[in-house]
Amino acid sequence: MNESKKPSPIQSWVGDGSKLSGKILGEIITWKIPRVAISHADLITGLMASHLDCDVARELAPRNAFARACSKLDSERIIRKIAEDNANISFQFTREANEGGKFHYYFESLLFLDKHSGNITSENLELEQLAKEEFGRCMEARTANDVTRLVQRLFERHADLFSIRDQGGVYFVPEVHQDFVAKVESFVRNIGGSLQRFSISAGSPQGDRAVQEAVAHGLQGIIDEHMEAVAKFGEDTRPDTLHRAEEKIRITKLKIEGYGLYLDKKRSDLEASLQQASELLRSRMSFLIGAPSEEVELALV
DNA sequence: AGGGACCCGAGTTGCACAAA
DNA sequence: TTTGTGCAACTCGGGTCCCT
Repeated sequence: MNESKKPSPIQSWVGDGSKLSGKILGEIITWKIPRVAISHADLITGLMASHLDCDVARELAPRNAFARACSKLDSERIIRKIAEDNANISFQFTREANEGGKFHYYFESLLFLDKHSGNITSENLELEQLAKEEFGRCMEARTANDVTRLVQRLFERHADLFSIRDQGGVYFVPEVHQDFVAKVESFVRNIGGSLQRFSISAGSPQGDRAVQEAVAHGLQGIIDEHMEAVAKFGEDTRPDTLHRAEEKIRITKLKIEGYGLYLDKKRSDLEASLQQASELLRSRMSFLIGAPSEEVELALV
């Protein structure tokens, strides 16, 4: 547990808050993912070519790929899970037919999925073959939905996205992440999509205010999440969870410092709010550990 | 032809649930 | 507990149909 001695990677994400290079505050970005399904292999290739973290594109678990396959197979039939253990899941396929204005249902077959290998078996060989083909396609294909989440995960792990629109889809990215945005742009273009970048210069009252509000709103959201999570801690909360909460508050503090120039007067509000979150965590830890609050060490705020 | 209403599909998000 | 995924809901844009 000597992590605290290591320099935190977050420092390099957010800078030291003392200056912005040039007069660029950051960029507004928005992306569009191609409609056609992209193979998992192509995603990995694209991530590697853009020097991005390949861990964000994991393989689908067989059960999830099978669920996707079922959605392709369920026209004219109903598919229901009937049993599950550690190794297998069994499904019943029931054919639905509209006969004379009424729906009739006919048992088709049982189908068994091995949760680890993805092997599919059924007494109905035709159905088994159909399910295997669709399952194989779903194991490999990634939808636009998958890729959007992947891009968001990349930013979550390596930079920051501040939503500037309640419905999402358009984000402000601080200037310090320009190089990372360029990598993501290269990745999105490699897989056939597009990523638009609009630089925001410092100095215009509207631009400065919009950036300040976006960053402050995003950071306040993170603090609110901390508060909500800490409030739920109970006697069954494990020590490592408490330490993770500590770490999250520390990272948020660094972000507030690092993005200080964007925040201006809102910085003190955020610091006060984070202080509250920190005190709440301290009191919860004190209660759960059974030690006086002042003895609960928090190198936070 | 132009405009409005409606429908449909794609993209995104929040929530719930299962696996690790 | 955290992380990843599916589902449902929502928004938006494009297409179609109907009315003026």
